[in-house]
Amino acid sequence: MEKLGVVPEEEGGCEEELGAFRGMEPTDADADAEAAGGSQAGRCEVVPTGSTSSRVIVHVDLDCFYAQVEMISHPELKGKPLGVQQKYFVVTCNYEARKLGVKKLMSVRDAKEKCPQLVLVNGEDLTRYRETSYKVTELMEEFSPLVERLGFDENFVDITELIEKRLQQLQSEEHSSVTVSGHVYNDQSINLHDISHIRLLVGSQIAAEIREAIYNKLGLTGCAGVASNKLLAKLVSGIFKPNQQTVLLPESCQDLIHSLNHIKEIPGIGYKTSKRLEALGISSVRDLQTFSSKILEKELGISVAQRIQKLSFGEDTSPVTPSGPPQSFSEEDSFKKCSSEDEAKQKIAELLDSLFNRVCQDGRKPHTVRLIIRRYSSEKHYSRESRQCPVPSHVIQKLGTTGNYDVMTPMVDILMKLFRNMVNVKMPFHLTLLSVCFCNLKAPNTTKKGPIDCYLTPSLSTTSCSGKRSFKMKDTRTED
DNA sequence: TGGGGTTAT
DNA sequence: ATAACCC
Repeated sequence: MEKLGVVPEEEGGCEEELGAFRGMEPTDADADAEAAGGSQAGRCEVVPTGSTSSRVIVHVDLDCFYAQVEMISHPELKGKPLGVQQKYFVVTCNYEARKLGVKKLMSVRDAKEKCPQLVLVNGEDLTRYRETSYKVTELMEEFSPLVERLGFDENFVDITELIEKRLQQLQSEEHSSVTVSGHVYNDQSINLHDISHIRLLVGSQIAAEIREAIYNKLGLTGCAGVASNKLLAKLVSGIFKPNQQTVLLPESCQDLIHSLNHIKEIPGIGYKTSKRLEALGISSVRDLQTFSSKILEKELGISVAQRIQKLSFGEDTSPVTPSGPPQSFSEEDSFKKCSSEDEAKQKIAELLDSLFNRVCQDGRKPHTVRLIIRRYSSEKHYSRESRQCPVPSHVIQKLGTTGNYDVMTPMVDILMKLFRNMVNVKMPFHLTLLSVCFCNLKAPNTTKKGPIDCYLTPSLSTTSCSGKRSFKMKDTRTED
């Protein structure tokens, strides 16, 4: 039945369908499914591919990523305790430093106190981290196009189809010779007669191949977790920590989720939600599992309530959504104090300059620009304000064609208007952060005009900027 | 806490 | 435009 791709009504075959249409090649299973259900009678739906509703997901988490990138750039630092500094904080550090008591996001003061020999490098410019990060994602995309980024150092990949292909090459007697790569969570014993175990073991081998490729081609080490959904893959990847991998077999799922000491450790339950849950007397995973669904829905809204309660059981039907090229580019700078318009203008110009270079290399054109500020406030945790507006079309067209010089002034002017819209410059102010974001990115030269368009735009594209443009451009025109 | 990102409302 | 989430 699984091979036929017939989905019973009970479990969500829905997002399997999404995954199937997300651009995979047809397989033999598709042909079988069509043959079996082609005339589509009855209440069963025929799914084109990925027929079993059980997926295999790998989560890859690079070890102290920024520190690794720095050690590759500066090999003389290898073996020394190394921290990466942004402003007054050590945002990450290598394992040498961790052994000596340095923790992530520790203040430089505390870190130096704990570990006077600590070497610090400045990591405020993310360029090399970002570039390396995308190389990792692109490498993983060679295994399957279904790769989703999470920050700069984590990726999910759905390898369900790859596993099906490999299993089809094996005779069923050969299943008993499949072995695991890396650790098995809980040291659970493997049942070679259980097809779900076999699939996860093949998944562990693919995870090892992915980690090997990342190491051989980029020199980076990391952890991997293999499981039946993103939540579990992510949780299990952290079990054995530097440079190791772990597979979760279904029988140990509840052990894994109950190994968490607090609901805040469930990815998807953040600071705010955990505080609200705590106010309801919910602090452990089991508290959340057994709490009244109705009350939870009334408290948090049906969407959040249902999602996080499923998470508490280790259930996560969210698909691995291919990230593709970024949706936005931003640059920010934080500081103790900015209290004059000229000071702000200067900082905004610096942020813009970096952004122009990035946007230019990408090749797409931002149609929206946003200015974000953070005001000084003694206690009032986190609050940013923003204003956005369209990028004028004459600026869009100049972007990436020459140096940034003639786009700089008009963009600074626009951003200063946004600035004055948020900040009353006739009154004293105190800002601690400025950020500029380009978003609403579109493929270039897609206006809604017809063939006449090329006469209207003197597209003198003697680009001084050679980006890679490896993503696919939108095929035809879109509205503005 | 830094310098980024995403999606939902 | 903001709020929540992720790293």
